[in-house]
Amino acid sequence: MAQPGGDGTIGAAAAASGVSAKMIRYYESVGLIRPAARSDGNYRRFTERDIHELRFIRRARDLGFGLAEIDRLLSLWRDRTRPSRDVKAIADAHLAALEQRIAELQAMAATLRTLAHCCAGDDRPDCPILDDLDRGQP
Amino acid sequence: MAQPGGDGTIGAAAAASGVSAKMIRYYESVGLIRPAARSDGNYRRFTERDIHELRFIRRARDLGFGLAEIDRLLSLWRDRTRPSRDVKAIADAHLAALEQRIAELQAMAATLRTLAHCCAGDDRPDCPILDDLDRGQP
DNA sequence: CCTTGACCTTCCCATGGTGGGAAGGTCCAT
DNA sequence: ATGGACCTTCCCACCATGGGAAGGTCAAGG
Repeated sequence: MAQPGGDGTIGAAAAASGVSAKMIRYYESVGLIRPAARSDGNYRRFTERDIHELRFIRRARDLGFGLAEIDRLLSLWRDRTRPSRDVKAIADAHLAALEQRIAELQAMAATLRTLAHCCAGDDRPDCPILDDLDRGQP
Repeated sequence: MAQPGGDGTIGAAAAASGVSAKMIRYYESVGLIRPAARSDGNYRRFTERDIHELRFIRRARDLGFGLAEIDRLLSLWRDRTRPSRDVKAIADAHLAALEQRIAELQAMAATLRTLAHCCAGDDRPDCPILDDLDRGQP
């Protein structure tokens, strides 16, 4: 079978790129990707190039980039005269955001771990978790 | 001033609890809190008890609990015959979710760190970050 | 007493990505 | 020609939050 790209339908592009058909249409609707070509029956037709781009988007999503960031990354990707500085700036900013989010979640987890550790978890009602939520950490 | 609770309006409750007026109305609309009493002029009136509950919610949100979880925590909080086991189960499940999310974000951050580290970040177009998104990690 | 301004009310809209599903059209194999 | 797998568009929902419009209430000060 013509593996890569399949028959060029959205379903084949979805399978080949790892981006759901639903999301491909959404990306098109918000202008992240160019409107796909259409067949006689008004079906979207995806080329290898399109699928390559979708894979790019998929990987960027997997790294946690938002669609706005991906839009800029795609522009830079297509621009052979880009300064890598610009790419790095986007990556660094995203990395900083990730690290901040991680720190926040870790703070929550640490608190929760402490409280849960002190909770007997038995039939009795006394519970440091509820106590903390009730009174704030005293 | 009558510090705690202020004049009982939603603004005072918001200031006293750290939950925005907007969110208080929202919590009421989705049934997380009981509909507040109303004054002659149809203003919501918040008691100390209400504000206490809002603070509980605020702290639970700060620990990353979702509204559905908070709903269950509130029920347990109000139930003096609760088994602390039930509270702990909710906390443990949430902790596991937090830890999983942290691991995911850390994986993203690690990949991104490696790529960004290898990127010159200068005028030249060559960029391992785009290369990775283009080809997958080769 | 009446104005002013701060606050309240409800209602709608947007965010960000994702999925679900309905109603209808296309395409291919039997 | 029929059935089923796929496509199309369109609307709805999620979760928690904020913005803002249009209109009502209340208290202080002139």
